[in-house]
Amino acid sequence: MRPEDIPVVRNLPLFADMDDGRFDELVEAALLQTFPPQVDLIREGDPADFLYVLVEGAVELYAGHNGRETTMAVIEPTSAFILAAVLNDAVCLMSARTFLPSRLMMIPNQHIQRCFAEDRAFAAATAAELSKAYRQLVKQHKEIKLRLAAERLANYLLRQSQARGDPTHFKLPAGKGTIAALLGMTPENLSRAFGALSAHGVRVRGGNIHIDDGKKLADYAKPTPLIDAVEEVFDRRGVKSIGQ
Amino acid sequence: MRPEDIPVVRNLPLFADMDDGRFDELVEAALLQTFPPQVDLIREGDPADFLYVLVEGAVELYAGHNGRETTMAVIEPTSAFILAAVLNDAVCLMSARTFLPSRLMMIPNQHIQRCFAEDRAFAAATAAELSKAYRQLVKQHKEIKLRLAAERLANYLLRQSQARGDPTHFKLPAGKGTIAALLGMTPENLSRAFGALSAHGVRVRGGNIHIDDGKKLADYAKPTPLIDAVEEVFDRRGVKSIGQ
DNA sequence: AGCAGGTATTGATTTATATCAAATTGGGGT
DNA sequence: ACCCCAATTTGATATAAATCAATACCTGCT
Repeated sequence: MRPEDIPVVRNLPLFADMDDGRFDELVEAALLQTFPPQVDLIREGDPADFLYVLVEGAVELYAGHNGRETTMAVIEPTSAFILAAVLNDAVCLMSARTFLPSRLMMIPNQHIQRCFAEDRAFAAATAAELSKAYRQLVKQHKEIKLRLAAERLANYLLRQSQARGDPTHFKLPAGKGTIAALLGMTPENLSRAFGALSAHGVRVRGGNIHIDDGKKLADYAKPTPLIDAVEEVFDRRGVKSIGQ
Repeated sequence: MRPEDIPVVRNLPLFADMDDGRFDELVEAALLQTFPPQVDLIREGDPADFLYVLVEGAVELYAGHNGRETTMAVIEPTSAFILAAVLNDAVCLMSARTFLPSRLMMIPNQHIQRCFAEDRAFAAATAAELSKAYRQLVKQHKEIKLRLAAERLANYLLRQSQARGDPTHFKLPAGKGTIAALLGMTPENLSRAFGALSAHGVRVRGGNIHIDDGKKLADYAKPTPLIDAVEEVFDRRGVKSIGQ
């Protein structure tokens, strides 16, 4: 439990506009815990007892059914997850596990619900967060229905190269098995997709990706903001801020 | 423009808790329009100028990219759509077209945003609506990643047979081409999937579906609430209400 | 009732992706 | 630096789904 984590959480769009007093109550009630990699935090089907805020590390959201399993999202700091389930007082639709050593703030269900009911600013921020998440998911859904596996990979690489600093070189945020599942394919198919992209200037060494020529890759990938743009959090009080 | 439509909209969870005065303002500012089938209401990429409320008829949400096109949702009365885009003051991620003669209430962007900013109850209802939509989409996304085409169809039929009155017989809410796109397959593949399901007691004549034995079909479909349950709207003031 | 045009089905084929089975690689721990 | 284990790659094959092409079927219209 580190005091230096608190301001980071405080500055998340979700909490930024709350009363000081109320935020302190949340922190008071919250658990701040550290987990090793590969720990299951949530199992789909379980009630959403806490809102989770990932402060450090990395978490995978995944889901399974009838012998199959797939990755739904890779969460990186600092961001909250399973907000919708907590608000709905419903069962989680996704499981979550750490895949790096991770520090999380866990805020009990009832406290979030009370804040939502009593704090105007928090209710507004909640709607903003949910609409961001919704639009992000619309994009993911469009991508899987409208693009082939190799195209999904190509666009994923372009998005990563934007999101991380250097557009020519970056490291995959998770193992290739996880990336494959996130993009809706098998690890074998991901390998071959990487093979296909070498013709478009993508070089891979382990988890390190090098993109020779972003323009050439984009020629193949055909990115569009309607699928590939990062969602922004709206903020009634002024300028939009870039999301997570 | 029909006065008898107003109370129906008023009773939607999204508007039910608003001030009377404020709701009247919305109605005042709104357009109530009737459209023939196959009219494009929204084109993806355009700014979200209105919140749409479908009062009668049916609307298809769809998206296209790079020569391909797919159906994202089929909207039936009474429900609102593109709420997230309107709140975010963002571009629409999906197109919309009527596919039946339809009556819609169109509420200008700025009015929704002002209500959101000024009316606590509306902000709360908005968050509820968004979290419902989000969870619904999580389920759709899980379905397409975790189930084969014929399984998706089987479960879709089971869901429809629940949602409409009679569990043994109902009518498809849209043409088979649209259903196919909604379920992420081609019309040809849908035909064959129907063929495969005849072995599990599904009989098709045109748009009419007859299910001999729901249990037998479920045996094959393996439905799970974590994908197939209808999302409920939460309501801080008491019992949950069944969604659209 | 008959006709026309779009919609749906059926069949043949190709393409995309998954699966199965080795072989290879690479990274963490000692 | 070495070893071991797990992750990844590669190859061969099977399955799922899309595409192409032709036929059959509705449905709305006259």
